[in-house]
Amino acid sequence: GLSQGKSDDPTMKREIRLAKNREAARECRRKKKEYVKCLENRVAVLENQNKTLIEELKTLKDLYCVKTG
Amino acid sequence: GLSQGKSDDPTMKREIRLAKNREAARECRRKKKEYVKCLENRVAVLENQNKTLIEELKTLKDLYCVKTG
Amino acid sequence: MSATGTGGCGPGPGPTSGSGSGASNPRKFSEKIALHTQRQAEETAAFQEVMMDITSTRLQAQKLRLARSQGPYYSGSLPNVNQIGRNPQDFQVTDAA
Amino acid sequence: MSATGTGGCGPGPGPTSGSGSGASNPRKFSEKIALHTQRQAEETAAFQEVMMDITSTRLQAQKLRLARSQGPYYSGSLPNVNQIGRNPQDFQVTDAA
DNA sequence: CACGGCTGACGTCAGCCCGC
DNA sequence: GCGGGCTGACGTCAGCCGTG
Repeated sequence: GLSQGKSDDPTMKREIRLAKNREAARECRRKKKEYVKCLENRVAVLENQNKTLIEELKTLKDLYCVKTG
Repeated sequence: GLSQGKSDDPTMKREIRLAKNREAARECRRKKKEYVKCLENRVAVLENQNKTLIEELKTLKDLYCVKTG
Repeated sequence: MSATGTGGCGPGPGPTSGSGSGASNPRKFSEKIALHTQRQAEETAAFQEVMMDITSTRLQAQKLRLARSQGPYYSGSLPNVNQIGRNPQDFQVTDAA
Repeated sequence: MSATGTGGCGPGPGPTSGSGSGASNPRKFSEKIALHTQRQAEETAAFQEVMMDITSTRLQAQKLRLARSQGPYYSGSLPNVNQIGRNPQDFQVTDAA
């Protein structure tokens, strides 16, 4: 057909724009979900490191307290 | 009006259900946004604590190294 | 405050009592927020406690070093050498009994 | 790997070069993920480094204590008391020069 | 089992910001 | 200045799961 061979049709332009925005929205939601999972994983890692550091600091503090006392 | 005085009208029931789901969706989005902010704030706090703990561990380790060496 | 009411803590595990992934990974955002807030409070408390302990130890050690440097005074739980031999009784052996 | 390509690090601040809230708080999720991944890698490296240092110090101290307990051998940078007086030269004063 | 509260996922609109 | 990529917010549908 020659009537809408190009994208000059305003309806066609709108549909194309909507289709692009649809796909963009899917990717955006996917990235947002991945970001939230990244945050949760980061919190878990930081939690473990924090716990280990506190225990190590307690041990070293007791050792230092023995040296001085 | 006696025609739709009760909620027997299926159209009315649908609209009521949609209205409830609308408000629920708003509250859900608000809670989700708050949750993400909570995660980001938690990451920041854990970051500062870990940094402080690491520096303190370095200092205490140097002190303990001086005592032994 | 809004989830299951953390203030009361009346009944035990409310929903389903599931031990699987319902406790550490709730579905409701309110419970997630409450859980993270609780953990953050606990970890902050432990962190501040350790830092306070370190500060206290530091001050104690510094005070001890300052006391040792200012004067040759031996003060400790060990038998004080300055007080040995002052009294003649310390030289008398108890083998006479 | 997908955002601005952390592997290359070619040009400096790309977008707008804004020093405000564009660097530590990007709009794109890809940049947020990349930023958090980078920070996590740095902090994990620092954490492991400190833990390695602590382990090394522990092992060194334990080896030192074990060496001191097994034999009455004094080994240090201070003047060794066991080697003082062995040679007669140590008793001769150098005032004759 | 049926019902309802929350949430995941979708498509759409409006808006920001960056590159042209 | 303007078009286009991303994202924030909305309403809607489908589905899970706790509650009666």
